[in-house]
Amino acid sequence: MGASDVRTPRERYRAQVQEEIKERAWEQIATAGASALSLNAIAKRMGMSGPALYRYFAGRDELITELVRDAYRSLADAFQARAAAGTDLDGLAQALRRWALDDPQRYLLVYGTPVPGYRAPEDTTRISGEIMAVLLDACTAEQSSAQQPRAEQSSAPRSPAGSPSPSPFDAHLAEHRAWAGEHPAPPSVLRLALAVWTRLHGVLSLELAGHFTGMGFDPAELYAAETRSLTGR
Amino acid sequence: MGASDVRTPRERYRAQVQEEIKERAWEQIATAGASALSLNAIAKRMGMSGPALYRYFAGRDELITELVRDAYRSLADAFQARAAAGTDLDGLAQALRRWALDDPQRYLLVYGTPVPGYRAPEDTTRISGEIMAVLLDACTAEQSSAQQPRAEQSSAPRSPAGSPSPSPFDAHLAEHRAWAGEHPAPPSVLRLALAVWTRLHGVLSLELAGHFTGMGFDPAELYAAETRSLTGR
DNA sequence: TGTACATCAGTGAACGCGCGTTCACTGATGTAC
DNA sequence: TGTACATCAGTGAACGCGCGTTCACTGATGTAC
Repeated sequence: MGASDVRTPRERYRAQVQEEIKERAWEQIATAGASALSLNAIAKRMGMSGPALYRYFAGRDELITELVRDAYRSLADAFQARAAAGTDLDGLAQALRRWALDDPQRYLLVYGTPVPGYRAPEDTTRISGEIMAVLLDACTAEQSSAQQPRAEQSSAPRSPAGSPSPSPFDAHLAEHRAWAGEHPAPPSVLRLALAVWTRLHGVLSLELAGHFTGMGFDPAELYAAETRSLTGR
Repeated sequence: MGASDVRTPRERYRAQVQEEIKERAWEQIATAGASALSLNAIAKRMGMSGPALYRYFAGRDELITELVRDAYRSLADAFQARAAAGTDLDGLAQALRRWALDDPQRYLLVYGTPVPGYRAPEDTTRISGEIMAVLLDACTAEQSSAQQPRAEQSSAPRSPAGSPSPSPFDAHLAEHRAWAGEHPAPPSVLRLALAVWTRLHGVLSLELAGHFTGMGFDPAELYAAETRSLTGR
């Protein structure tokens, strides 16, 4: 409520239609991929004529931009919600996987092969900064907890998580940490965050692209194993 | 030579044109992505009329199929060539990265977001089996060498490479190893191979998709760091 | 070596399709007096 | 409460475009006698 109470019926209707356009757009992306997104096809599915959509979006590119923005926002929200319930890396990894499987094309629109002629809007970098901040928090917590006695329980090696054994890459990151923004994480945490990102994406993207189908093993188990390689638990 | 000497001039010409069509197709994929591949556009660039291409390919789908097949074949060749010069995992990782950067769209056509309506031909599974076999060989060699004294030199932890410390995932792989074919690799090696594949792909695909641009660090350093996490060196 | 025939690469016209986008318009919904 | 006007969602026709694909045809190249 609040601001939405002030909206006139017309404004509410407008927002509603705009939302339905996006929903149909996602449906279409889910079946034919992002590059096949067509305003006319969306309009037809809504029982409207093509030009009607121009009341809501300046054109195809603006619609895609909006979808990309929403996708980023959605992931940032999911991350922040999970972080509020505890900043453990394991929980975050599970939240990511759930978010990805919940709508594979949404994940691929953000992290998959880029749409040919399309350029991401600027403010997505701000949102992806939020996502990175949550990840860095979790990595910081993970690393400090990994130095506690509990970590000695198993012979399982714990890197790049665990104790910050200095790596050659750390020196590089110490001098190229602009992407971490104001976050005070040390290089070993930055390194862990990048490993989390790339390893989980590696499993997820291959799974979503169908590269594991027919191989027999359970992708969820592989994902769990890779998560373990990061948390050392 | 050999078989090519028997070819009539017409056959040689035919093969030559067919090759040029593919080259133009790759050029087009490189600029606009695989889903924008157009027979007419290729023909125009070759100074031919559209229908002429139907003398060489039954249609758009067959052309894409051929490109996918060639891409797989090319990677398998690169892997086998590298393996012939030594089966070290590190060299294989470098070969993969070189192959990917050499033509990003070729990598993405194989391992990126799948082309919407397209289904890969059957024989690609055979070729990807060859690729996996080379990887499994390298992982086998890596793991046995990691058990040698040399591995003790540094405090760097070596998992999932290094000594086959049994993981929960190993039990799963022991029962789902059909994808490894006849290869006699133990579960710990299978696990290492999957980690190699997914970790390197994680870095490469995000790099090729441009997700590291503007972050400041050097993707090659990250790639090297992830390779180290696998070889434990 | 020369002629008759077969092969086959490539053309141009045509089909039907869907696309993004513009434009002038109708008609319903809201607002001001 | 009723009338005059402004706002704005949606339509239908139209523009130009490129796509994949088919078809009947031309003309050059190769083959058989």
